[in-house]
Amino acid sequence: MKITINEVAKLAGVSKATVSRVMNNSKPVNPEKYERVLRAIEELEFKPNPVAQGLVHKRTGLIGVVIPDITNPFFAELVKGIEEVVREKNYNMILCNTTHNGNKELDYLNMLKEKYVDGVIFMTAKVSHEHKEFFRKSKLPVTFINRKYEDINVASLDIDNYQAAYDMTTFFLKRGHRRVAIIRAPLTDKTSGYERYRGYQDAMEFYDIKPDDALVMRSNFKIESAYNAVKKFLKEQKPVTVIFATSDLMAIGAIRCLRDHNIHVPNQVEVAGFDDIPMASYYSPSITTVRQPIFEMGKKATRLLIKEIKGEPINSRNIIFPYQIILRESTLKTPVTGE
Amino acid sequence: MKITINEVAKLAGVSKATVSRVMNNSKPVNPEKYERVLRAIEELEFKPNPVAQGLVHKRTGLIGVVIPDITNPFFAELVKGIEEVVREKNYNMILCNTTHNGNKELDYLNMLKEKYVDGVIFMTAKVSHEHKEFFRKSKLPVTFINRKYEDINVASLDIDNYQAAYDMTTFFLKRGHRRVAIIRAPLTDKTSGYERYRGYQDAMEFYDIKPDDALVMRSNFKIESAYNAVKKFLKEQKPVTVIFATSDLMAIGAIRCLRDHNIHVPNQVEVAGFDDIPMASYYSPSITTVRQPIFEMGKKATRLLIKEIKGEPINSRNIIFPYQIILRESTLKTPVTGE
DNA sequence: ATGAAAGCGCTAACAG
DNA sequence: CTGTTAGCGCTTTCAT
Repeated sequence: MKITINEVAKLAGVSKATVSRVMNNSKPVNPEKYERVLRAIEELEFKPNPVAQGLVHKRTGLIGVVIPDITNPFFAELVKGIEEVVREKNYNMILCNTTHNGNKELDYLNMLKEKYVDGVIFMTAKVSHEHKEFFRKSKLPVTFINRKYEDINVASLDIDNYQAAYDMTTFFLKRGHRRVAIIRAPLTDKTSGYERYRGYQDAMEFYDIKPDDALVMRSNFKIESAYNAVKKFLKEQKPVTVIFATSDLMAIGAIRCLRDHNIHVPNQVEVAGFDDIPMASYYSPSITTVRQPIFEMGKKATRLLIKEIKGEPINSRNIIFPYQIILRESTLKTPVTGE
Repeated sequence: MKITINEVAKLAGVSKATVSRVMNNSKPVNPEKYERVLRAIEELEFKPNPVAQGLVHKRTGLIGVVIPDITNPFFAELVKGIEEVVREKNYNMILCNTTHNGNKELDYLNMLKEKYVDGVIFMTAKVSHEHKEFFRKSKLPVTFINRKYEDINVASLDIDNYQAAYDMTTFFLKRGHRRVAIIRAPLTDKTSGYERYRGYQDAMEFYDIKPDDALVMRSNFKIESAYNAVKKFLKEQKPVTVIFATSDLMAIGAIRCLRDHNIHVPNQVEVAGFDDIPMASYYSPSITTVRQPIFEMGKKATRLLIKEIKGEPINSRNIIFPYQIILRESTLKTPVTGE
């Protein structure tokens, strides 16, 4: 049978209230009894039942983490960061994998609320009306990663996706490229989809290149999907000299496809990615990309959330992290001659 | 304020015991009252507090998942499989990332027990004495993945690592290779380390190749570590014609290193991996490997564990899954001429 | 069939 | 300082 506070109280010859006081240091206790209780706890190897504590305190020590796809290295890295802080702060993480499915997200959100988790870290592509309703209604502390979310008062962290994509595109244009194609994610994804695409567009426009829908490939962050997009592109469109994939996984799909068509990267087509997942530097060729401080973002998000949970003051609710362009083998460094 | 069973009882004009009976269908209830209760529940949007239920039932609906490294695609895939079943069976998963650290594993195990999780899925490299003690003492249902564990009565699932490595090695020897190097994981890892290594050794021996420690590189599953091992190898040892990396991540590190030394894969050195993570088919060159049904193993492990938790009968506690050798670009298909 | 009451293990308010 | 008591929200005897 499980040891409870009653056994401890009996052995120490005190009331269970006193045991509780000793455990939590909540009220002063006679030093001698204090000692006795401590010894009893040790002898019985007593551990308080967190479920009972939770029932009293209305806290579970659980944090829900909702992500689209744990097999995507970007999210895995994020989760690793989250886990580190969660553990350090004596919480536990409930992992929810939504496979990019909006309904599953809502199911999970509701379930987490019913489970009385103390807070949620939420990553999604589309923030639907239902999502907003949920967050408006529920008092659950929430932190968004990879999403600005101004209309509701939740914490969020991200990088400046627009500017990063603008810079990456400019890197190519400055060196003389003109036919720069992009593989973009769905525009319903406000940041990784829409913002990055807008950055690309504006950079092109700055170089007086008229928008050309033929240069735009659509994908959904997955390798296969990017692979197929490029395959279709090569069949139907005129050649380009650059493919800017707006995630590293998509860049891998693109490079792999180009290679299968005997197109050399970077000599014939340069490719860039986005995120800087670990594989970006080990892929062959290694991939030029926009580095996000993924691990740090996971840690920071968790710290923010826990502050929120504890009702501690928060100086800044919406954090923009720095990014950095990392040049690797999938692009050249020298100017190219015009077409 | 939160709606409780009391509010429902009041609104329906019955006792809370009756409400409980309706919710759980635990005892017959007068149809008319039954209806009233149902309506009250709906109207108030009442959800029973799982913490209170847990306190009574001594169950939390939580399953602990302990893994070495979530950023390793192998484990990510496994977790994805686990998550799917966990969700389907109305449990939740607490994810514990141990970063291959034995102490962290034990900390987590103890913590999970104290948190009253209903069961644990456990993946580790070394099963230490302390681990065994823990499982012997605690009555916690546990399932091991990637580990046979005969001395204690826990469920486990794995593939035949020995035979798979034997077959992979033989694939090279049969085609005339003789200088076949291996990158192995620590031998303290009984299955992915020791067993695979033993399979390699025995295959070599079958072809009358005397054991040569110079052909053995040591690594720890990480890309970087394999990269460095190969780098050192190339500097110090005589050339080989095959490198058999006992995980895909290590194969990637190896290929990348060979490429950095201008050694062509597979023409100059053939490389094989192990696991068949998704990246194995998209890497460039794509990687010949041993496929494990990772996703299925995650699902099966979870089903097994939940049966164990519920005390349902289990026909087979130790499951061996089939593996399959997948030939890709990192190896050739034709015989090679002897050295 | 159903309400009252006890209790899961713990904490906190209340007397002393 | 400390023991007694009253819950936290739910389930489950136990009478009726």
